[in-house]
Amino acid sequence: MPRDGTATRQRILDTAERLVIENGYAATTVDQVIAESRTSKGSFFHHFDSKLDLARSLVARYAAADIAHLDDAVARARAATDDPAEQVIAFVRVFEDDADELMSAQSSCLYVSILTERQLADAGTSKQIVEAITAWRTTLSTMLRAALDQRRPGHDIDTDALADHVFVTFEGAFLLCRSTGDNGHMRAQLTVLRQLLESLLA
Amino acid sequence: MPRDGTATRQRILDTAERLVIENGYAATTVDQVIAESRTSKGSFFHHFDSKLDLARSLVARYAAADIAHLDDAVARARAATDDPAEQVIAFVRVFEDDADELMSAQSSCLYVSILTERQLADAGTSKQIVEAITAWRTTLSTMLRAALDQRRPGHDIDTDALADHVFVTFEGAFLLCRSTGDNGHMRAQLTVLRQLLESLLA
DNA sequence: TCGGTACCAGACTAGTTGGTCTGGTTCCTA
DNA sequence: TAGGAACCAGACCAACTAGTCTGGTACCGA
Repeated sequence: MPRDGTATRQRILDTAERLVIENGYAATTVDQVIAESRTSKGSFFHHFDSKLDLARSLVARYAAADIAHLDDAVARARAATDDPAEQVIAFVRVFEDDADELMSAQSSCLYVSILTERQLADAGTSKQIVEAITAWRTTLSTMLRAALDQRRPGHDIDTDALADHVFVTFEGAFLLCRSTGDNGHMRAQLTVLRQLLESLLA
Repeated sequence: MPRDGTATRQRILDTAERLVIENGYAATTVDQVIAESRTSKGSFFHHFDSKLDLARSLVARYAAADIAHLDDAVARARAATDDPAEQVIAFVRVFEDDADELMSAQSSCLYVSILTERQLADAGTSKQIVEAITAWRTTLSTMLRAALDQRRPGHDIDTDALADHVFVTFEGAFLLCRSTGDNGHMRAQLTVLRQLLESLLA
């Protein structure tokens, strides 16, 4: 029997993330996480002080991956073209192309589950979510401002809000997929978002 | 002591709706609903067979109000102008103008809470949510098709997906408001949505 | 006036939940 | 090779949860 603490911890986090996204945080029991990650109560509470501590670790890991995903997409968009407006479109295309495999990997976003349970939002977990949202806003707002200044000088658009709209589209699309179980909505929504941005930056 | 069953039932529903939107379904206990609606266990289980039955009643009422809200906005948009494209913009403006009071009445959407808890989504509650989403899609898709055929003949836009994008913007904006507690995001997102549609239907 | 029905109150219960505790195993270091 | 630290197993517990049951009150038709 090997003793590898970090492996067990990761297994717990993976299982918990899946269950929380699937059923929500309150509906996910510690016993369930233990059973499905093939470990024990002693092990669980060795790695996490409480269920709330698990939630915080979960969000921290998820938000870090989310920001990494963002940075990667921005890098790819910048590598594709030097034109600011085309970079914006390329950015959306990165996610549009990956939409199907994204949805097969996770049927929804952890943020949704965490934010709907106020007990968590008040308990320090929301801070990291806000940081991730801010990262998206800051990065995209800059890109959008450059693109709009070039294509639509003198526009009256709030680039922060437009940047948020990308994030909003993701979260809303996750919900839409969830309602019918049809994951195809994610790609369709990203396509629509791109077409809207194309008409704005034409 | 007056005996008015329907009044008590409504009070329970009002309280439960507030609590579920605020804390989520699983995190909302029957005892809590009873306490805050100033009634008793006997009364609660007289009006509702189970907690799940409450959830179903809650969604039914909410979805009906949602569709009524939609129909009202469409009627107002049609009264404002005969031009299809201008109707679309007027429709969004109805919600844009009412955004602040909408957010003060409810800090989030019941759909989000219900959809994140899979136990409910599988238990017949999602059917009514899907019906409401379909109503939005059908109504708006028709409006959008007329507008696009006029302003952008030969376009390649999926009007169903574009119609869904309006719904998606609402749900995503609710989430965004929730993350920071800043309800101003709702109006900002609706403004951005309108500006994007204006550029598309210019 | 009487009996049935809708409505309501609150004690009670069986099952579940997060969390604790004791004991044991592996590994690292001195 | 001894002993401490990290890791893990699972019995156990106190608190809580949805739902039941018994008893009682207002109303309505006969």
